Amino acid sequence: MSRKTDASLSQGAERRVPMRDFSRSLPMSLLRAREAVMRQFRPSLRNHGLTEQQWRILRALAAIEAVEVSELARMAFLLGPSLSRILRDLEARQLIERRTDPADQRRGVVSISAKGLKLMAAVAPTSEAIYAAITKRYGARKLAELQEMLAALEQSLSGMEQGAVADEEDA
Amino acid sequence: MSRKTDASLSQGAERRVPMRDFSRSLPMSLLRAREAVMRQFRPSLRNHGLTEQQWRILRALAAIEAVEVSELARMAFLLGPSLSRILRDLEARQLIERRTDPADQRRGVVSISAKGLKLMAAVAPTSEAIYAAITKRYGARKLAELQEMLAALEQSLSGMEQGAVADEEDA
DNA sequence: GAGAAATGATTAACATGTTAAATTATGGTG
DNA sequence: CACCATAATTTAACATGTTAATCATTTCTC
Repeated sequence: MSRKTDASLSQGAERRVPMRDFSRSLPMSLLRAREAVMRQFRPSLRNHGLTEQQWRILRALAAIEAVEVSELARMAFLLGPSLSRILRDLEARQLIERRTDPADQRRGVVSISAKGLKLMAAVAPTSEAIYAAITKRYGARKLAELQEMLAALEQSLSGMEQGAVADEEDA
Repeated sequence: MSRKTDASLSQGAERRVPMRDFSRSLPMSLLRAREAVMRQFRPSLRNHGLTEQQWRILRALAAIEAVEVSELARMAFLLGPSLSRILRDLEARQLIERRTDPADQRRGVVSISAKGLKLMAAVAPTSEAIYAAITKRYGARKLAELQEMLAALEQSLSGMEQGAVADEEDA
């Protein structure tokens, strides 16, 4: 690699670009909080051979008989391409089942399998226990309040069309 | 693909696994809120050829003369492997400069280049304007309160050792 | 001071995020 | 009915997330 061992960096360059304190930006706060939460769940999911996203899909499917792929994407908050790949994998592992809507052959319809339900039943207790521990630590009321504020944030931004602020391209 | 066209799914399987309403889980709330926020910034960053993570690194670097790679990872909240790849790319684009700490040849030291500062100066105004718009929409006070609650959540979870809840492996 | 243990960084391997393009199936229109 | 626009899904291509393994250097220890 091109790594100089001397100290010839651009020392003289004026270094200040006026911006908010980086570590306190909203995206960073949200990212750190989410990571702190997920760190609690990942080990258990991993023990059962599941990723966070795969688990989201199983949970979404457990609540219903069957759903179209697009609707599942919306429920699990995954983009189409990610979902496509994950469904391929989950189907190969026989955790879900898939058919085609006879009325519209473009649509795929997905449901959880008996094996998938069995896996869920194995994971759910630990997962619920972790969630309960988090709730206890943070406070149930405070947690509910946080969720409301997050939902409100989503709402606030839902109508913010992009491009409201001008911006040139780079070419 | 193995997609049955008939309707022979596992209809009889008992479908209920007792769990909280999925869409209201804390990780999902945090994910959605963060995505709603990032959706505002991504187009502008993209116009300048930057990803969210690359922008985080430049912002972290703009505040200081130079930092070690590990410290930069902590500041930008990136894992080592991600940071390694991104630094390789940013260095190739001459947006950053890199040397090796003479006192400890294991440590890499990174700083932003003049070109990197120039790019930041081009992106910052739009970025700040978007942030201001978000703040106005959601409310400055409410935003500050949200950040406090997120920080508190991090704090609450910081001492939660994993494995506090038993969990068997799958083999 | 030679060799083991530890540390900083990178690489490897696989899963997902993100945007664009391609595929296949519907539906409308002349 | 041929044609074209649209829609649902997948594939492609590249960037990052995540864990494990590797590599180089340093530090500890005898």
